[in-house]
Amino acid sequence: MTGKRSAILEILRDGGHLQPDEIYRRAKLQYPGMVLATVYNNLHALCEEGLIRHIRTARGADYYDRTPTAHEHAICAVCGKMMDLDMGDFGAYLATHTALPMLSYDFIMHTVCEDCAE
Amino acid sequence: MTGKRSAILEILRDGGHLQPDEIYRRAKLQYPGMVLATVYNNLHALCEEGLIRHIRTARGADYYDRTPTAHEHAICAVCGKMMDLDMGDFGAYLATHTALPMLSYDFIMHTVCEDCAE
DNA sequence: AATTATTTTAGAATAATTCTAAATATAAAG
DNA sequence: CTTTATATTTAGAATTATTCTAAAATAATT
Repeated sequence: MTGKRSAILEILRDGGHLQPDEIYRRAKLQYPGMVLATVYNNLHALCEEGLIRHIRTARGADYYDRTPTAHEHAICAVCGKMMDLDMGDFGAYLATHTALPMLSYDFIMHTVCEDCAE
Repeated sequence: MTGKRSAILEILRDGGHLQPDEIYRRAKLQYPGMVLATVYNNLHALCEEGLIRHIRTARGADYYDRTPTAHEHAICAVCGKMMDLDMGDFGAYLATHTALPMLSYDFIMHTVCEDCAE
């Protein structure tokens, strides 16, 4: 865990759900020599260590999530902000409704966030 | 609805869940002059008309789905094949577990398909 | 301190998709 | 039918997001 890697992890823990370019922008404030490839390298490494999670959505760049355990997401169709959802015991519901083995799942609800709802 | 557009629609109806390059490959058998941009143009047009649906997954190129109405998907982590899932009254479950307005949702379960399970 | 392994950098490369402008085809109006 | 307007198709360049490569820098180990 190098200084840059933990800085990237901290940025994500602070931001919740961020895209690589935003993480890069923030990381450069601390490390002006930071490069986008380093952000990607470390996001990959952190995913492999199970500390963060990688999410692809219906549009634009990927998101990274500070919370690696299974949960659901909502994304604002207006501003692109991603939020966590708590959908109860979703895993249990799923288990009773599928026959195929479930390795993992991605659930993303498209919504309009409170800020954009005005 | 031009000849090329309906050919692309037919290819997708035949294939179920296909990626643009595979649609392109099949379309060229009928229309040797077919070009990838035309495939994309028509997939976009067909989406706007509500005849098909666009799905992005955790890896690789996008999929297009012959069925535009809300339903769930499974994708094989080995071969990439996409399948429809019937998860019961999923919409009703969702409605009781979220507060934010639901415009639409994407549910993709990662699995190993029967062919790859051996 | 020397060796080994890992990380970082710069920049090129890749993959998927979109854009642009000209050419073509289709549909609508006279 | 012919002209005019509209939409589609093409070829290729451009864009976006991401990954790869090889060298340089940094960190860890002996």
